[in-house]
Amino acid sequence: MRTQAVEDYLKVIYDLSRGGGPVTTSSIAVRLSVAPGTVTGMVKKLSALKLLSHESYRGVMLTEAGRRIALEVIRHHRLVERYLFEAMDVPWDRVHAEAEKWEHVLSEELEDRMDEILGNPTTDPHGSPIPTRDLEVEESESEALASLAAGQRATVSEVGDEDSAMLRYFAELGLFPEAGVEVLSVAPFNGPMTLRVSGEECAIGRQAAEHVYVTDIREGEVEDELAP
Amino acid sequence: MRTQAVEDYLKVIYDLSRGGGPVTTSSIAVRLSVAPGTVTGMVKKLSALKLLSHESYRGVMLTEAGRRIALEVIRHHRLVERYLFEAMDVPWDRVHAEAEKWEHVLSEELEDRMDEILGNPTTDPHGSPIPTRDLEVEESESEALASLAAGQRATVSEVGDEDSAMLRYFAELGLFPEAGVEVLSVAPFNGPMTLRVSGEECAIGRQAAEHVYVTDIREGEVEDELAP
DNA sequence: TCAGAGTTTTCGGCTATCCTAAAATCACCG
DNA sequence: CGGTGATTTTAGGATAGCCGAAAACTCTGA
Repeated sequence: MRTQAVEDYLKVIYDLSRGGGPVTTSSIAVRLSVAPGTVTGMVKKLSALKLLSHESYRGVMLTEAGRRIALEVIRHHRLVERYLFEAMDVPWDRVHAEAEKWEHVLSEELEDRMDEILGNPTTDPHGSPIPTRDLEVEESESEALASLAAGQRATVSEVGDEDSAMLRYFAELGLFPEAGVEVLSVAPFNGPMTLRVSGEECAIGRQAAEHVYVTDIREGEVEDELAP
Repeated sequence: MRTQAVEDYLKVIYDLSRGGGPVTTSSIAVRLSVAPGTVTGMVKKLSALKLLSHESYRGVMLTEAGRRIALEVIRHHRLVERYLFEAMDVPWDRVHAEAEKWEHVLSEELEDRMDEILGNPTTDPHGSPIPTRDLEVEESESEALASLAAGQRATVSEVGDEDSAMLRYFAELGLFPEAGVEVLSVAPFNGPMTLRVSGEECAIGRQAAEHVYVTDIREGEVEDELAP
């Protein structure tokens, strides 16, 4: 009763519900690359297993039991990512895809072993927090980079890890966790932003900027510089 | 068309056919803990895929294509075993079970990475040879320990890794690859053998001794010692 | 308020893998 | 040669996931 499919569904539902509010079946379908009807079927099953509650035509919400399983899987995933990156030197943009497969076969014992070898890390290579053994996570108070205004500075806390091409792009720009960014300008009509990242100037589209999260936002001195 | 089940079937068929001659469906069924009829069905499928040939009521034999897949899976399995044992300190008797799950999710890229980290090992922790990247293996010229006679000495080359309780037993006796053994006596009617392993004397049943393979068999001096 | 448009569910069907039980075949022995 | 026990295959059915298309529902805008 805890197949790979079940784990995958719970994981993406957890992820999608981080935005708050119920999760639609279509959003799940998109994330899992599955037909909408398939999701309805699986949701019924998970509901029967009391892993989530489902209001027809409304959406879905994890129960505590479902949340626990989701967090277990996420812990596996992020620990494996960290392990691959740190202990095996797998490139930043590939660890996600590998971890996606490993997360389902990792025994608790080996999980502990990895945790120990890595010295109980708290984040994965993309900056996402690794749930503790007793499944506590503190979701960070981060904003999307896309939501910053010109003149603001911040620190990258996390980057979305689903798209490896995008990750390569972020790496090229120097946008990884801990990096400082300064927003130099923001074009209107959802246009590109220009940034200063570790000395270098660069431009980034709004869509990509949605997948970079920042904390520690503060006003810069750019406005003063621009004043005559 | 290359599901985990397919890989598992090919792997055990390869393993069973090492003894020479065709492989019966029932032996496959036993190894995979599956009903006999299930095996017939899968065998038909693999036969259609030209991964093996099947003569009804006679048995099954891998084709070259089937053998290649089997060897890929076995390479994965044994490399993972070595990695778990050496790089992650997983106990000897547990690596098999973990590897059994990992072998199906290991990418070629990560396989290479492990191979490199380990320095291109040639055997797994139980002494079985790891096929090379281009899938060459030299099956060793080993005999079962059970087939030795009193007075013979030999070197352990390999131990069967399926049963972890048996592996713990072997470890206790000191029977692991490279160890020297001397057969002190062999009881008749398939009775126990007494051995000297690294100085210590011990007894072992014939059934267990079937799962220990030895090479470099030579006559000892025990007979002289026994003479008046 | 009610007609699309868009979303969600239902329905029939497909594949992969497994099972049990009955039928077919084989192998051996008197 | 034929019967009997063991092995193997066939047959009918189950479950888990998936799909496409039709039906049901919701939401929004005039």
